[in-house]
Amino acid sequence: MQILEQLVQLNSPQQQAVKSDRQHLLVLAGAGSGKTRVLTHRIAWLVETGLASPNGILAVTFTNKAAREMRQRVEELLPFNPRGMWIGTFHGLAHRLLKAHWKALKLPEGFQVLDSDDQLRLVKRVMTDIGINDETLQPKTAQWYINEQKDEGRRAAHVMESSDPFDTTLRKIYLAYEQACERSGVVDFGELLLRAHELWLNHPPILEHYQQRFRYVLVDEFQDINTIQYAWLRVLCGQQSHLTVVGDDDQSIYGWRGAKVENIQQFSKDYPDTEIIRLEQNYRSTATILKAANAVIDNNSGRLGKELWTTGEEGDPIDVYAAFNEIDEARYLAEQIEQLLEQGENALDMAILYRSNAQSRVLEEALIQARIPYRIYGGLRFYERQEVKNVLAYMRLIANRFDDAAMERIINVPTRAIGGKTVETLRAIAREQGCALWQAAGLAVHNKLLPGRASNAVQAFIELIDELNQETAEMELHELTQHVIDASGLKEHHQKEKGEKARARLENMQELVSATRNFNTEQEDVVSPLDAFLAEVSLDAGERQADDSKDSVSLMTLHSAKGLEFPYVFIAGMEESLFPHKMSMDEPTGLEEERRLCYVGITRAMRKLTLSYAESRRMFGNETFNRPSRFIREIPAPLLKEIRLKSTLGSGFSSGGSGFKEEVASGYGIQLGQRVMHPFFGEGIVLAASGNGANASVTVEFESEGTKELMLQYAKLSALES
DNA sequence: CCCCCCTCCATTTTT
DNA sequence: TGGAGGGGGG
Repeated sequence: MQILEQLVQLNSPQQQAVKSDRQHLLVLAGAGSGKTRVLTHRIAWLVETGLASPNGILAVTFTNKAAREMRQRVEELLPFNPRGMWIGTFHGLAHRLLKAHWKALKLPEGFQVLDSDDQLRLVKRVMTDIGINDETLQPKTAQWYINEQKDEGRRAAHVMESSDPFDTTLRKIYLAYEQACERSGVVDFGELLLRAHELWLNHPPILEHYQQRFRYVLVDEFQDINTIQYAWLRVLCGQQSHLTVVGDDDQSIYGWRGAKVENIQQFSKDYPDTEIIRLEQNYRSTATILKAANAVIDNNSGRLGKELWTTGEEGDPIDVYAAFNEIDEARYLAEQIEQLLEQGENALDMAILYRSNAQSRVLEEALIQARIPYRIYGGLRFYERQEVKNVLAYMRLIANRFDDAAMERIINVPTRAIGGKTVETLRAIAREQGCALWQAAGLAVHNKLLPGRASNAVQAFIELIDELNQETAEMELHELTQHVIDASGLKEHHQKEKGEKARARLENMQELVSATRNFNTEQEDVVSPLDAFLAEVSLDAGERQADDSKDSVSLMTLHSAKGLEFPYVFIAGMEESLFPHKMSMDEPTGLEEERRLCYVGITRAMRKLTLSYAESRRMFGNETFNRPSRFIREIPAPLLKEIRLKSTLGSGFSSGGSGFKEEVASGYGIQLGQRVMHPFFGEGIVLAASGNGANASVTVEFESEGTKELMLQYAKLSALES
């Protein structure tokens, strides 16, 4: 068997995991320990030994990219092309289920998926509809709340009544939003999961069918799974199925968006027969880098426990550069990269990682100046671009006339004299009648509820969409797309604009046509290619990276670096308040997640890791002085090599504190970095200053009270000897 | 209806 | 500091 030859290349715990016949298997896979390898080999093993038919396998991942990779690698391992395996994301699989069982779920057959941008628009609209225009409650907050509830498996009706007026309002919005989605026949991301779960709970025969079918269920990145996803898995697997989960509690960095690391611990409680296998041998990094990673993560509590090791070499020490400010930091990194390039290294092997996107600007400037090609991960994705979304909105409206989000988006794009006033009238009608905007528009025209000009414009819009629908009925998907672009006026609209941006917009619309041309409509269970394409687009917004194909250095946040590896990794901005970020460092759970993020960052490096921090950094226009990140201090000193320019003042991270000697505001006797005493808050250290004269204020980090901003004029601060 | 100016705000991101 | 969104003016 082909798979047996492959298995020889795996180490012993990896083989054990691949071949385990225990019903419940938990693989704790450290960074770079061959996690995906184990998962794909296990699937191939199950299929080739006949333990499972491809039909009986369901594998779940978190991202589309991971799903594609998994499928491809499994196919490469097998001597034949397996058919019938379900490999996909939670949302993708849920969508597939809803498509198959729309009737049982009382969904319209051609229901559409709402992405977060559309969702926010709908939330905004719902809020105006039910008359909530409280400035203290932003639509974003309401959207966050709705998603949080759905992630926890709660519908509006299930949310507990609360005496808190804020909660009551949010609940009201959630309820109205649910109704709006229902009217429009749209489903958001959380709804996909919620409905898929309800499908199991409310339709035992359907559940039984899938339970019979999927005897082997495998889950990747288990530490990122949220409540509803775990619940869905548990019901599906019931008493009979084999469930393999692979994850790393130390790499859980998405707690803030609902992921529950606790599920890893919960798993072996829920299934007491669970076999736990640890993958600790690392094939990626030098021993030095692994020691640093182990030392940092060791500061977290409640870990399941793992220690990475390697048979490889010690490698270079970790460089720590103490920059004077963020510009100096960027300059140094560019210089180091330049040197590596001169030594013949490839730019593709290098990455600069940072905590927040705002840091990228200074880095970019330095790279441009040094003429180093780079690419930034994290911009807009293809299907998120305005011009592309506009075309898609026309297509969505053709597919489903009740899609309010789509209609709102394009009713006046390009401008056709349907202004805010008119749209508001249509909304009011829709609200009164409890119908979709489309029907409201029809009513308004028919019953002459609008002023003449507006009425004509609305009627023209209705006719436009109906015409587009008729004209494209027999067309191939890509012809339809092209026709929509030409006939909707979008093409003309963007042609009239001038500048580089407008040209890019036109190109992107053409790119969309190419995408539809290449779209595979030959898949199983495709009823309408248009519906299928729209669903695919909502569920996978495309690559995040810039299209530049030259060899270039990668710039990205630590979060986006998860799952990647580079021989040379630079982590910039290793400062308290930035990393760990000040928004997360007060709570132990927040701080521990930051630490895991640091662990993720360190373990991206294969050959050489460089950390840098700036003693002074301009943030939001203010000069701030942060101490070097505690994470640097958590790395054993012998692993580090401190680099510091002769001209730089200060005593370095090892002894804490730096030599700031700038008078903040004359007359107060307060300097940056100075220890001060406050009558209520006690002792603290001055971190930043802003304003002058009567407006002068300082940011002080107190030992017990955290960080506070104080007006010098009022705060009774006294300077202490340091 | 569009454009400009002012104000406000400021992790991390997938589906 | 800079980007986004809202409001007001042309």
